[in-house]
Amino acid sequence: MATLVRIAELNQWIGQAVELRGWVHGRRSGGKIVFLLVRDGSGVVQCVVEASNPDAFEPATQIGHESSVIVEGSVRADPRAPGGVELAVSTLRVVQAVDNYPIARKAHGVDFLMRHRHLWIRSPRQCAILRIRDTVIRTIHEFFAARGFVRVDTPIIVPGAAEGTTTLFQLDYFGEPAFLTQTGQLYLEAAAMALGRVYCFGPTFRAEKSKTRRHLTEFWMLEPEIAWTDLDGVMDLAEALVSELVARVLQQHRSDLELLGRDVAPLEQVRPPFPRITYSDAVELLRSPATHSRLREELERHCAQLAAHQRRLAELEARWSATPKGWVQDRLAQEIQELREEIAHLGQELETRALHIEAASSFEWGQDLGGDEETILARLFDRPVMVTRYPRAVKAFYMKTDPADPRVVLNVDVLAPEGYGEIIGGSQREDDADRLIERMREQGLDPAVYDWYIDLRRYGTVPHGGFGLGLERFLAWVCGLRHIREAIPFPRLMGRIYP
RNA sequence: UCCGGUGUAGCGCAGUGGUAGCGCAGGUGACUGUUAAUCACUUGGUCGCAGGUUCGAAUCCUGCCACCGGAGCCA
Repeated sequence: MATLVRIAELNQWIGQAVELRGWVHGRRSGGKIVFLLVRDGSGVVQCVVEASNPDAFEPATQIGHESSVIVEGSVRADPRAPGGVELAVSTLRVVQAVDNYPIARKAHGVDFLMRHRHLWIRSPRQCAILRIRDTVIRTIHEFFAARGFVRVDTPIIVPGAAEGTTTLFQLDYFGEPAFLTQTGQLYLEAAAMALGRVYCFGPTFRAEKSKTRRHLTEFWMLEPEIAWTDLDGVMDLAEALVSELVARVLQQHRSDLELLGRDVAPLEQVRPPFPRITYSDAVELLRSPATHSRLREELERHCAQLAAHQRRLAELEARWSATPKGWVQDRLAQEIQELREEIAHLGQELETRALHIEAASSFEWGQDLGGDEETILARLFDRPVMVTRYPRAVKAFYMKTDPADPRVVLNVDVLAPEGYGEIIGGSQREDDADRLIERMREQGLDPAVYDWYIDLRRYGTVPHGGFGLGLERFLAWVCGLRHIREAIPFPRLMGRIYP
């Protein structure tokens, strides 16, 4: 009786008989020999079935992708096998033979893949992302446990909004209006006054009608909240967390990152200290001639890149005409199309880039930083940049006004490099009841609704603060994903709730 | 909500007014070391839907629907 082994551990079993349970990921045949690629969730291995073993050979020539199988055989090292190890099959038991598995190892469109997300997650790339996601989540819990934080689960059904109700999903709660939470923060502040250092980590919901590569309607957010701290304390924590998460992914997922095609060089730069600038610094940067010459240099680099793309396009088109029909030519056609899109995109960007430089130079203090401004700022640094002290008017009511400059609040946004945008938003909280109420009125909110929250400032108020980290945005950055939808097993997007 | 794009076989695409095509997948056969194997043969279509223009529409026009990307908003 062979031992049941997972494929990831197969190289420890060379020369021995083992049993694998998994799914057929690919099949190639050559007359009197069949190569089955079998995956079991831990890895993929080539299983060799020879015609001299007809009981195994007959079914092996028939079964399709994703058939479930139990194989026994002996493990051997072979340089011809992908991964260097293969299984010489002695018995093959087909648990279910599959015909016409919808997802092949080839190009598919976004819509098709999203409608088959329940099957798409079996693909190597999706598995790699989900493994990294698991490591990030696990590391988050370890990070906070090691620092004496208590995990507190905040409610998902809430009576009102933290920042206005327009972007919330509404429910009928026994005849009363209720909403799906968009943040656990207010409840977390209550918990911080009980336990000192707390965090929550769960799904949050936004009904924003955003159809972009950065938005989900349901996403997971990590929110720590600390009593007896100030803005610097919040920033130190955010910096330590991001650095540790990136380091852990680099340490444990080299092969996954490689599979994803992620350039790890920018990630290796992610070590403390992160640059810390104020919003006013950021405005100066946006307006400064030095930044503009940098942006113009970048513009020239983009022009050069565009020219290079066009040369490559010509070369690909020439190769396409010279290639016989078949999947190789098909793949070329696909590359050509992607390149054309890239060229169109670059061309469009070049047109608007000059405008952006103009817009940046005329950026007025008091405006909120938009996506373009954030991208420009993030490009000026080689690691995440922390931008603090935004104008009070563009930020939430619970953020503490800076005693040194009442025009601004003690907040921080952490911008990821490489154009991935804001991954963390946090602040020191307003800890004075009267000023909090004043801020609510300023923003047209009814203090009576938040009476319990104001209580926290009436009974032993202390300086405190915290932040929120969007898990999927963080993963999109670390994994180098084009779209956030790949960072969560079953994405919820505007107009998409199946499967 | 606004702007732009796409909709042709199960999947990826070509087809700009005159007989509906290619590749992959599926099926049949050949091949004892394949790496998305290869080769031969082969099944498969209400050209998103509804109107209109025309002798004739996948192709032109109008409306609608679906999806994608971006803006606003945000993590």
